[in-house]
Amino acid sequence: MVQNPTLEDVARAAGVSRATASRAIRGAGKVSSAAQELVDRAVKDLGYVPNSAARSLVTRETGAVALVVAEPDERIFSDPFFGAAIAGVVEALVPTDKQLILAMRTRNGGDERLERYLGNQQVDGVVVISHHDNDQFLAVLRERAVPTVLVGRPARPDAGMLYVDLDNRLGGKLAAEHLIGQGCTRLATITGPLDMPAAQDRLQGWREGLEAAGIEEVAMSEGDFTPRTGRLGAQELLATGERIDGVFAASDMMALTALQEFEEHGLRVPDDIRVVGFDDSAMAEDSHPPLTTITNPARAMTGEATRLLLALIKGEEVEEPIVLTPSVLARESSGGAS
Amino acid sequence: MVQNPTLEDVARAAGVSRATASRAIRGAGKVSSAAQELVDRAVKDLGYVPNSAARSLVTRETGAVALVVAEPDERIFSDPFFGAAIAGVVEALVPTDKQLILAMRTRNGGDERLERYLGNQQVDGVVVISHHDNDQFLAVLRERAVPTVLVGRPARPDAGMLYVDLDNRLGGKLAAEHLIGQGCTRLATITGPLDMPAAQDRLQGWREGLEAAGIEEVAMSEGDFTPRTGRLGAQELLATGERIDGVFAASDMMALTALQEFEEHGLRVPDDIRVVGFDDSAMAEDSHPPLTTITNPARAMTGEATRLLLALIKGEEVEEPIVLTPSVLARESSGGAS
DNA sequence: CTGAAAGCGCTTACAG
DNA sequence: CTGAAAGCGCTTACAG
Repeated sequence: MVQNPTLEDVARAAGVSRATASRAIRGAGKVSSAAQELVDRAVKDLGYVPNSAARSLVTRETGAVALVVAEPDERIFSDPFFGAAIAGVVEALVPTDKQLILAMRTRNGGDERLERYLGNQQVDGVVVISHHDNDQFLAVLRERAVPTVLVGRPARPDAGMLYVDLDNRLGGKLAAEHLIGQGCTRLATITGPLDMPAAQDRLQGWREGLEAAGIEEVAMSEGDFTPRTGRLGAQELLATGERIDGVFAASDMMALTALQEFEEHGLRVPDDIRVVGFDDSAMAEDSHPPLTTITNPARAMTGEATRLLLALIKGEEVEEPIVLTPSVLARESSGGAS
Repeated sequence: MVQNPTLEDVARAAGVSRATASRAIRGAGKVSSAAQELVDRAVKDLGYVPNSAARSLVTRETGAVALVVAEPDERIFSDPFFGAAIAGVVEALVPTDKQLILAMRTRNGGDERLERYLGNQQVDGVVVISHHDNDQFLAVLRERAVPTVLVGRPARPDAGMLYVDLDNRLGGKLAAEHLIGQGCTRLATITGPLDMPAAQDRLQGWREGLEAAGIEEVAMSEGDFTPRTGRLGAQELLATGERIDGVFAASDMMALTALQEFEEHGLRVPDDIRVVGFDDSAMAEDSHPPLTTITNPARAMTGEATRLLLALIKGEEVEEPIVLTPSVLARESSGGAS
């Protein structure tokens, strides 16, 4: 095995032409079962694997799909949401024979290189985890007609791109309704970064929920989904001096540190103050008290996005965005568990 | 821009041959500055990007490096260590023009496909995050002479592969020494999964630390690095009925839930029981009380591993494994902070 | 169902 | 320093 065997070798070993060998290998029909068998055996004997560069050169397909993390900050990698997102893509790609290329935006305007790369048929399609406003970036993909699916709605709807999203607005609303249902009347929230659609939508839904119940928001603090801003947010809420008996934090990471901060200040959760998070993360389940949270199926979303992309690549017409529905996981932190 | 421009187009626009255009584009010297300028302008005007499949076909280089997560369980994606690991690879690849291919082992014996893929020059090299015993897998890479660097020492040393690791044994020892230095004498540990070298090494170092101080281990519980087993481990330790005044958990995720469990049982941290984690995760810093932890520079490690791999690919001889040194980050959970 | 032949877009000796 | 030419390993009309 000094040299990797080529199609030529397989054809010779099987006693057929390269064309027939190629057809047999690709399962492209029109091959007698005798020839098929011969080729199969030769492939096996030789341990043949097609050279994907050569194939790619003629088919114009790369056999690769990119997951673009449209976020220059590498801290995103410590976000459990992100890990689940990757898992979803990986999983959806398993039956496909396509490889996953992970690309990130870089801080120093290195976007050009990424744009060139993606725009130049180096991948068959791309899934973008779109966190912020980055229309220039998406514009390139659209202009070059690169099959693209977004996870999370784009910041500007006119982008006209296919996306998969969670109904974050409903999620926020559910959080409000749940807390109100638990008897809370003095409500506050710690939001995500408000330049992100997901954070905006959760806040909007939350406020709609309050409004529907005729309740006024006592206070709000803007965070960035990280543990640190959960703690800071809690401090900010406490510093208002207002009485607060229910808090919705737009991520579990924030909810968890906020919860600790409240307890540190002598408030009992859920007796004095009820807390609801967002994401259904592993930490939420194992915290003390266990954290009530809104489901955010990152994995299912990116899985769906990837399947959509695959359909797009095949040329199937898919027009409708997919919007998944969140639900409340009631646990002790909101007094919601049995 | 109906069609992507080819080298042919560039050559024609610049009024030179394809060979010269190719040399100019690759910066392969031996090009007059006049020709260079002409080609540069043509490339720019046409928005030319080389077709990597064509290039790859002749150079035998793919321009891609694979990060293999040798772990069939997708829960690994929720481990912050893993996110940092990805960030390290991404970062090291930025100046390289190489793409990152993320590959995972799958549960249902799909390893063959991955092995075939990696063994067949579809990537220039691979970084393996090696968590468990999986020698068959590594064997294929070695047999096929695929440039490979492991993150974490291999389970069997005879694998003879290059690796980057943390001195986990020292890490465990530091944890022991730190707790003993804080006056603890009744010590217990919650370990990682003991089929993993990292967990084995931490435990070994921990016990060496105890031994050196003439202290006997009061109890031990085997976990798997996840929050759930931290809580369970704490319960197990408490259930022994032994008095315990210091606990080393081999991951922050476990330490954090263990800490909560202790407090839930009326023990004050650090007054009654001191806790040390491992990983230097974001949650550790923001927990209450802040968690003392052992540094585990996942990002630096995978960055180093990637740079090693790059050198290997270039044919530079690199023989020595790299072993990074951990340190103690003393915080309040062990009474170690000011 | 099968094979001979062209061609995908590049790089690289080889002459000059 | 430059160009003509061969060739990387495949797929795909086109005939038969």
